[in-house]
Amino acid sequence: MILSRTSQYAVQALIYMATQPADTPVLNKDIAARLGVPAPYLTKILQSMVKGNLLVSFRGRLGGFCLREGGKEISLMQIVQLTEGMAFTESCLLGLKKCSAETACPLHFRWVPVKEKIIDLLQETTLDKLATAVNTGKYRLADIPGSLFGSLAP
Amino acid sequence: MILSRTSQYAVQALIYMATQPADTPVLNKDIAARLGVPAPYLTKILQSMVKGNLLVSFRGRLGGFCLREGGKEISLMQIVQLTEGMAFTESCLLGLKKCSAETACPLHFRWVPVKEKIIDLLQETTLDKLATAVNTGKYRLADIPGSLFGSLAP
DNA sequence: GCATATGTGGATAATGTTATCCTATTTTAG
DNA sequence: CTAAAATAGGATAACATTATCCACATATGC
Repeated sequence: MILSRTSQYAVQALIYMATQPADTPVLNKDIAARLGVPAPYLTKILQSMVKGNLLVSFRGRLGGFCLREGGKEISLMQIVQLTEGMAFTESCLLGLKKCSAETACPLHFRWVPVKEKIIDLLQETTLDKLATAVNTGKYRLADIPGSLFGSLAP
Repeated sequence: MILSRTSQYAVQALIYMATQPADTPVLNKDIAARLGVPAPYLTKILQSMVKGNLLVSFRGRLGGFCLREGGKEISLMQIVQLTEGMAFTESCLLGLKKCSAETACPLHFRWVPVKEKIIDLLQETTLDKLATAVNTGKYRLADIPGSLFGSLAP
């Protein structure tokens, strides 16, 4: 599994938020319902996104979560770094703590270029691009049918 | 984390075995010591490799584990399939159960070519190639110093 | 045969991830 | 001012992965 469940939920949630009007806060429970994700757990994840400055939150009635200013330019890498830490970009396939060009595991030089591809993907893919894709109605964010967005516009 | 700890141990162990003489069984405890891996846990992993026909085992004194006939041609993919199941090759970055060209997540068409690279790497990398690399002494299989092999030849 | 060294298999413990719950605190509507 | 609706934060539970332990079967060397 490339991304932990936590990371998957985080990415799904932020893509969903990017498909919504930017000025009105989105509710945790609405996101959870749309994605079919446990709401209390999602709460924790969104809170960590607030701490990581990817989201802003508003309490009380009419509260909720919004992408931070310019949040559509957030890359998947920024999200994953909050949920998985630095571990991701510097990880060794075999799990060695020290694995670099000098002290390399036997897979190192085969793995590095592939890892680069993954990193490139995460860095160049922004919420903006993904939200646009979702808004075409051709893609779905969750396994539940309700998460196909094309048919939800009034 | 791409591979689970179980998978990492399995791959490390089989690479180590491929660096050893093929005719004499290798001991679980020796592998564990060389790799700095918990021996009782490694036992379970090696047993699953036997069930998956990648290894053969011998009980009693002078017992141990050997690569199966022609085992040097085992690919990393074969190992990982035993430890992680089919999940690996058909996984969606966002964790959707259904994610194919027809019902795709918004990352699907960006992710597929990258996933291909990973799969290619795992399929074309054999124990043979890795053992040869390790035997040059330039690579290490574990974080402990003793796992650098170049200096161990008599 | 006996002692020793090994893998086998089942049960159990420790740890980390995922999920839930409960009590604040904040904000708005009326 | 009060009730309702939302996030915040801490404690706890459920689950999966990782790790350990023990009784057993098997093979070797003496």
